[in-house]
Amino acid sequence: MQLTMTGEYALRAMLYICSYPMGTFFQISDIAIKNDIPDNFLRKIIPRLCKAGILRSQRGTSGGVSLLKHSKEITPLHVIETVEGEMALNKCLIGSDFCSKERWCSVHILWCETQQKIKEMLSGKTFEELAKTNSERFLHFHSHKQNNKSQKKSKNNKE
Amino acid sequence: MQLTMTGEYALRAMLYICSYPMGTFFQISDIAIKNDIPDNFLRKIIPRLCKAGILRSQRGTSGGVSLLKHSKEITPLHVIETVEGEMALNKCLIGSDFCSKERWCSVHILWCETQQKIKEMLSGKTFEELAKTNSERFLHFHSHKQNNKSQKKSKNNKE
DNA sequence: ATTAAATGTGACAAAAACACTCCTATTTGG
DNA sequence: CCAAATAGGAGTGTTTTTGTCACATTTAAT
Repeated sequence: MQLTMTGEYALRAMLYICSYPMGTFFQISDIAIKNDIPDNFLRKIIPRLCKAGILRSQRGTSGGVSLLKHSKEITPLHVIETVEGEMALNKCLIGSDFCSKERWCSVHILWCETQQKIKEMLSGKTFEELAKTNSERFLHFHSHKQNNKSQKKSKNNKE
Repeated sequence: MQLTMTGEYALRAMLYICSYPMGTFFQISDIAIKNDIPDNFLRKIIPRLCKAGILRSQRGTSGGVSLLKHSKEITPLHVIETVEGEMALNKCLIGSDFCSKERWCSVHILWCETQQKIKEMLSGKTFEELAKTNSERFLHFHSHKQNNKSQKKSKNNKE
């Protein structure tokens, strides 16, 4: 009944990325270090976010990743389901043959309603809002890294 | 992000038990067969419900289990947390050192709110209601077994 | 062209969780 | 004492999780 580390890391990475201006490029190893994520593991997660159109990646020297979709259009649910697959509270909600028709029951209905509510809540805030709230509270926290980043931004911000 | 089979089986068993009058005794093997639960597995789950005061068990010949708490006082959340431990959507909600204070973040708050909502929903209906709804829809389903049960009930209903 | 620096990806592996099974108590009515 | 029921610890095979590693690919700069 828990998010896996894959989802957790994806959320951390997205919150980090979204706390900088759109267009800023990041190296995966930088994201990993700043957010306590195993570098090699993050390298398996980021490409999924790229394929989903959330991030864009650039290979080669001075490459990296940056936001493709605007943070106001990205929600936690979106990120979680991108990296972990569709969320399902109970196996019988996946649509398999786990639940026989005979056992379609009142508890099943409760699961459906609960799951629906969760999805609403996890898609009720955008990363723009989340990142804003976060940086308002901790604007001192990454402040010294902003300089590095703006320098890098000017180098890579070519489109 | 899913209920385990332990929780699923516990819910099935409770829904089954609560669809009969309070005081009715059931053998574990009977519950297992009627609800597609591996017998040996259910034997590891039932004792937890007994220790939590939800069920009562009777050893020895013509023993079994029956409701101890009234079904109107039992909720799905109660059953799930009894057999699976406290529900936590994210490791950082367990209270461990998973989440550093520095990373207390806006996503964390969203987790808290979502988890709270889930708990509200899963404790918003009692098994009395759930069993009633269920039997109204499928009162034909276990009807032929009611006879067996009432026979057994008269034998064991000694308190 | 070469090279260095970045991401992409498939294979592999250790560890943990899950979903049981098995065996041996222990209790209880007859 | 025996048969029938639950109690519970130990063990086991499978799957999932959480990575690691090696190698391939792409790209900018020299």
